[in-house]
Amino acid sequence: MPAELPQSATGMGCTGCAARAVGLCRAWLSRGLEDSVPGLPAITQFERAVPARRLVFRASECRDYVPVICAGWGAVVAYLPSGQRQILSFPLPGEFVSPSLIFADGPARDVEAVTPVRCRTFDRTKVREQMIGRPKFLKKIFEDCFEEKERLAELVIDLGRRRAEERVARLVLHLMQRLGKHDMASGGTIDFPLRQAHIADALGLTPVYINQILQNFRDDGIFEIANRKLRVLDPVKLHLAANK
Amino acid sequence: MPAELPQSATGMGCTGCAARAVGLCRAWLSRGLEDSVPGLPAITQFERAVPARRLVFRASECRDYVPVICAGWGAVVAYLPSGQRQILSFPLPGEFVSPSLIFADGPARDVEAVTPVRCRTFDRTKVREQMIGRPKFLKKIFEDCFEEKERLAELVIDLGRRRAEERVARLVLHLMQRLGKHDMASGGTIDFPLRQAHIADALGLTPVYINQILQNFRDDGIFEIANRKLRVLDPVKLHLAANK
DNA sequence: CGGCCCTTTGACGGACGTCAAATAGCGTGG
DNA sequence: CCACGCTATTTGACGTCCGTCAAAGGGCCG
Repeated sequence: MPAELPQSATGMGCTGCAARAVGLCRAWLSRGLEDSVPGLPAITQFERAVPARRLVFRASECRDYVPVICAGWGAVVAYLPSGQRQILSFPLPGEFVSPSLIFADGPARDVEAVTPVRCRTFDRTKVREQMIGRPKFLKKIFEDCFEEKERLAELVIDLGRRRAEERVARLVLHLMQRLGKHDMASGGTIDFPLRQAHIADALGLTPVYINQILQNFRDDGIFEIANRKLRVLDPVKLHLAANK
Repeated sequence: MPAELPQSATGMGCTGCAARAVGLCRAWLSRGLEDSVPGLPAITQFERAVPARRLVFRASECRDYVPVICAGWGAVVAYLPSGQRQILSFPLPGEFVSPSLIFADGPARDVEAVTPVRCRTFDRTKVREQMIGRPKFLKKIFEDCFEEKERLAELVIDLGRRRAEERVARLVLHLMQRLGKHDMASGGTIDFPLRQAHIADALGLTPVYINQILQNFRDDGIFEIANRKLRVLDPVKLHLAANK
């Protein structure tokens, strides 16, 4: 059977969606916002299901809509004419693919499915309207935009000035931290659906070299990846390897 | 004599500042905004002059203030424990160092002076207040925030997936385009105060290698740098080298 | 004239890429 | 249930882009 998708919403609303418990959807719908409305935000499309390795959103589609990942992992990608791929970020369940798209009219980017993905698009104008009366949600959005930019800056520093092993260690820590925020990390083990090629394309390296690095990390008792799970064996050593 | 600073404002206001003609300051003060106010925005500090190679803003200083470059070139930098430097962007005259700092309470970054720099800080709260009644200026700010993020994304792609020569060519084109917007590019020649070490640290390379690349470009009749000026010899070849 | 950056040059080294082929998983179909 | 195809992982030999090290000029300013 194909890799399972988390329980899908049955209607066209978000009722029953697992992503309500995490990320921005949680902030939107419930998290301690005395100014939150009980109803659902304006939804413009049915939820879509996309199998792994396929395109979730096309850059040109996002002119008037704000894309959201409801379940599964995505990858924001850029392709060069040569066919090379650079991954810019991994949107996780409950997250806007790119929070700045709420404000921007600029060009967006393609998004691919790492795992099977359920996704939605919201009407940008309506999202903006909904923000107006809800300062705390607006603040959360701003924070997320800033975080998106900061993550890119960190990635620039990684690609510009850090060795391959350090980059890998930092990516792992970054993902664990984000999954932790989303209540998706338990103990030292996380779901880790990324292929070695994803890691390579996110870090400006090649799959072959990533493979060697992952083996080094396993041999050194730092972490290991098996069966789409990542298990941290020695958190201290991992932080050391990441210079963090 | 030291490299000259453009005409400085004499009082504590922006009256007479050359940067009024360019960039965000222009948008703020005059550019076709029927909702612009004739007065000056709220200024919290006298203009400061900083000699080349010194720190213009410290990351920790920017908690409540929004830094602006009035004259000269800056460099937003990050240092690793090893002492390695990565340059994230080059703020130009009339630009906010980082437009997103208007909204963000997050951590900022150090800014160094590439040339001698005149700079100012604005009170963040007052800048926000001023935006409220001026939708066009607000829109411009959002656009700049988006552009800031997009430039970082482009840099990630450069550092991750492009060869050194391509990176250099793209940096040159990027700077020419931005200087053009600011009316600071005339013909195929621009002021180019960057040292080879700046280019290296912006592109994740080393000064020695940058030196070799610049010579290749000169020998190939693409562009040349001399006396802090960059002269494009063959725009077509330059675009070709940049894959743009 | 002296000091400080910056640029330039050359020899050498290493991190990471490329190529190729074997192996392992995993889902599909007979 | 095995066969098949596809994709992902693994391994080894080899190559190259770019870094490191070191030293010798330049330009600018005091």
